[in-house]
Amino acid sequence: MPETMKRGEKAGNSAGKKAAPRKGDIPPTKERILDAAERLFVRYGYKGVSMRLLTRESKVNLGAVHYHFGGMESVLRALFEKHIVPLNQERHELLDKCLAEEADTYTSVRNLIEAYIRPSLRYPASSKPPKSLFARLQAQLSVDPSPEVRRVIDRGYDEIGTRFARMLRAHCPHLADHEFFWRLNCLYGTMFYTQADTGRTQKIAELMGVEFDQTDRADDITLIAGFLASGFLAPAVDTSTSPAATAKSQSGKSSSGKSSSGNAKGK
Amino acid sequence: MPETMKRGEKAGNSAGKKAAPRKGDIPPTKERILDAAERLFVRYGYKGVSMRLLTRESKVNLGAVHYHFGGMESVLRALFEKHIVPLNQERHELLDKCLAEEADTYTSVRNLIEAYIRPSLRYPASSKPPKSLFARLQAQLSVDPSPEVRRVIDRGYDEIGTRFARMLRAHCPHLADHEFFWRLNCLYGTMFYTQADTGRTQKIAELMGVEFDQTDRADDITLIAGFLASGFLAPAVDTSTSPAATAKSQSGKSSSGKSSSGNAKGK
DNA sequence: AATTGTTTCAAACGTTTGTTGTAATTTTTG
DNA sequence: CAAAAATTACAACAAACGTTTGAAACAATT
Repeated sequence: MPETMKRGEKAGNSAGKKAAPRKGDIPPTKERILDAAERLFVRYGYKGVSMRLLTRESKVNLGAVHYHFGGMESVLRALFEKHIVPLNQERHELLDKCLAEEADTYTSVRNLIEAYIRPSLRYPASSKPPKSLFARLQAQLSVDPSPEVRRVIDRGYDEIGTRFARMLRAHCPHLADHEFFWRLNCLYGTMFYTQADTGRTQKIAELMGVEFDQTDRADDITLIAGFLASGFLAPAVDTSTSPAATAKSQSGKSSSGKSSSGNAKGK
Repeated sequence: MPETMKRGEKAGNSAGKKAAPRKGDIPPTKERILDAAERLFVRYGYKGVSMRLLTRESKVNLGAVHYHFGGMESVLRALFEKHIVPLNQERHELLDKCLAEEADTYTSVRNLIEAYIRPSLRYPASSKPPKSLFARLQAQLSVDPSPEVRRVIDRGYDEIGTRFARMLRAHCPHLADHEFFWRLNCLYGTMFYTQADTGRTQKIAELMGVEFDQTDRADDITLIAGFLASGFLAPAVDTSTSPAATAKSQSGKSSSGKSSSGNAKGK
């Protein structure tokens, strides 16, 4: 099933002459769809939103979605890229800053992690006027198994994710590859789950009779980054591989460490 | 709006005389539905599975689902509880063991965390014969926003989650409530994301030219638990609240300087 | 003013969905 | 073995679904 673009192609702003202006200056139609999609995706899940519900909520005609996009999947992709591009740009800038300044190892790692997770975590979805519903949507998509969603995720995160991982790897020479990537996996989970903002932790806190306010993230991101930094800098648990070795824990061919370099080598 | 049980009620095995035996000894019908549901939910997501797809896959009649359950939501609930009950029982037993044995703080915390996360993480969904598809399903549900799913999650995790949080809290007197629960939130994220088994981390490793095998979890759980334990035992980042205080960090003044801690310094 | 290209609208198409009623079948009970 | 209960099979329904079409409404250019 190769993706058919059908007539959505012509709205793909490929070589369009000029953008579509509106009569008044109040409602641009195409973005009305994306705004409604963002709200509905977060509320009902990507698969839980039908085109009819979407057009009803965004107050556009049923055919408009097919005209401007071409299908539900394209709506998702457009919405995702609309947010992920500036988000990743901010990540890059923050990572650049980390390259500039010098500090002790812990602070460096913490700042590095903070640079990566802050853009997505800055505005919690549970705030009173939900500032970034997209963060929650992203968290849902991050565990979605369907290939179309995975492709969207991959395309949005491969580049920035690799750069971040490389920079972080340089600060973790005490870890074998296997353990480093497991810890990186933990970092991803922490970030996405925090974005998801499910309220589970808050529920647990309530059951324990403790008040726990998650709505103000400004300083809390530092706490999370600190937690993760301590985890990364902790001594290796895995003792079956020498710290400098690149092989995984399973016994095997790697009789001698092939590279003692602290950071990951390119292919 | 109120959940209607309709005729599914009579199959609710409330005070059933005896289970329904089958002619031969090969296929029990009711479980065939649950088995297929498990496979399909994981593959297409909960919302992505229609009754007709479910009945087609499980090779039962279309009406059978309504007869034995009463709707899709009840299928999900039945499937969830079928797995979560023995899983949580194992968690309880492992936590009991932690109460018995004595060790240094780090080892205690790591064992505690390991006891909580191991049951769900033991069998990765990406193994060759997928041992526990349920783990992946659980991860998807953990970020699902719909109220019906949240109710299922809450009911399955409130009790064990509270017990675990209490036990872990006792080992973290150096943390204020606010910071403790943030770190607990990180733990949840790590657990669920690892369960989700999205392959993202593996993808990043590939892009960096490193082989990363996630399929053998037997020892790797200890690595994850070690990571998390180090995070929990790390000194508090938030210095605006005294370690023993229960107030959250909201108080405005930072006059005393949040940089007092030796390793944690603000930007 | 006429023309052109883009956007919006209303209506309809054919499918698929969840659900239900009823008959056929099997299993258990008396 | 017959009656009763439980389960399965089949057909049908209204509602909702994605998609398509053609005409009307619009902005800008000629």
